[in-house]
Amino acid sequence: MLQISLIREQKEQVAQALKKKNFDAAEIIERILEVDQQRRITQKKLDDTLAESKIMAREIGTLMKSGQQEKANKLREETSRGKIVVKELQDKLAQLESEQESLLVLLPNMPHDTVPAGNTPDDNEVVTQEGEITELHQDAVPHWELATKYDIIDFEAGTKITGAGFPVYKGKGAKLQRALISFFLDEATQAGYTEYQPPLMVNEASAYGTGQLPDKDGQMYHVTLDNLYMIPTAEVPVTNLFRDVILQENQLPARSTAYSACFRREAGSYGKDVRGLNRLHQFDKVEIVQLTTPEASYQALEEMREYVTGLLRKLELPFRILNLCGGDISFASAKTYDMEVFSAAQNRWLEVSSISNFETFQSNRMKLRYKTKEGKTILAHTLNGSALALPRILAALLENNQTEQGIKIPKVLVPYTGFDNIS
RNA sequence: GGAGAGAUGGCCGAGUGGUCGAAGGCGCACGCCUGGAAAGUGUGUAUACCUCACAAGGGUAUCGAGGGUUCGAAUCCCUCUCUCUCCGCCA
Repeated sequence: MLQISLIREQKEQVAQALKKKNFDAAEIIERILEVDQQRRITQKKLDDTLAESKIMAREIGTLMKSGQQEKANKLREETSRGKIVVKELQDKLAQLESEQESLLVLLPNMPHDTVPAGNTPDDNEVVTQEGEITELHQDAVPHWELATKYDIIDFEAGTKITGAGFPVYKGKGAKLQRALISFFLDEATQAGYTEYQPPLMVNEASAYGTGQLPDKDGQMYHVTLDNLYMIPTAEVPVTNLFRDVILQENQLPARSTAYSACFRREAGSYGKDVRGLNRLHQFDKVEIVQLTTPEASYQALEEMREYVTGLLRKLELPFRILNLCGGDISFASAKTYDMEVFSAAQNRWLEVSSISNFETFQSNRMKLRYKTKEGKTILAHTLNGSALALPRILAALLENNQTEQGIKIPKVLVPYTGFDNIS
């Protein structure tokens, strides 16, 4: 959610910036400013009225004590009339506040200057590409066939016990999953991230805090009986740890990491996009989150990108990094890098991480602030990224590393798996 | 799930209708004291919104949340949430 002060002071710049996201904000901004104006007038009126009746109430108290019953009663009548006005103003104020808020949440975050213009994924800027595009032997097959061949993932069993998009990992497949999780968490911890193990369900306030609600509630699994939401990413519980928190500047940057299962309903996809591990309703992911100052946040974004780059190198996967264009960047993000690995048998790039700087877009809604050295309380910047999402990493590992003798496990993982080959 | 107790500022803790944003203590910050430190001592120490120059100053709200009674509520009433204790159930 953008700050109202920003819209008040720089409405032209805001509208201009949002154009990059193909968002025509002019009308909404005008409405927001109108409501804001009304809100402030009403607030002032209410405050003045309350101040008045407060003074009178005190007077009544004094009069009663000194036994001037009649005078007190007279004043009392007067204040009772004021109460109706107060009630009206309070209702009006509440209504204006909620109206302002509901308009404010319609505006997406402003993209950073370095976000390329463009509307479609084709306009994303390829920042770097690294690693050899794997040449596969003739009988190479996509990962879903390898999964069956080596009996390491059972898609059908998952369908039987739950439904499509809930695979069952088995034997070395299961072990490899566990190895990846441990590897990612160890790396993150070494890089200074504090490990958390968060709840997999969150309440409404948390889902709202990171922006899944109100717009995207259809994308989450909702346990209606208890009104809890299955998390679509660990970002939700981890970032919400800091909801309504005021940190000290010396606690920044705060780096957090968490492994979690992630749950996504993701209705409306089909074909090659959802084949095998490409898109699932439940998957595993290690997430990294940073909270930092406005001055440091873009440096933090680069640092996180470097960090994830390091992981992909260690896993010996060919990858590329995209600087997402204005049209492809998410609603809440000011700048996003997507990390994609090349999955050789499918001959396509798979997104395995998305690293974003949200600036104050999340923290404003969450009231996540810090106290500067000068003693001023201001909103922190929040960033997060996957490090990494497992299924597509697994898909690429299986496909790229397949040989006639079996699937080769990257060296860094061997200490975790206890085997260097799946055959 | 049943019974009971409770929720006050960063923490502890007073406050049961009147000037209480809230005593006192601890913690923290700054100053004095000191050769330096401890002790001592002084001052300060919430958040949001409005006014305003995002200053100073001022106003309003906030004592778990929401509603109500009252001229006036941290204090009374109702609803909800959460915490603790005991019992039950249980990995």
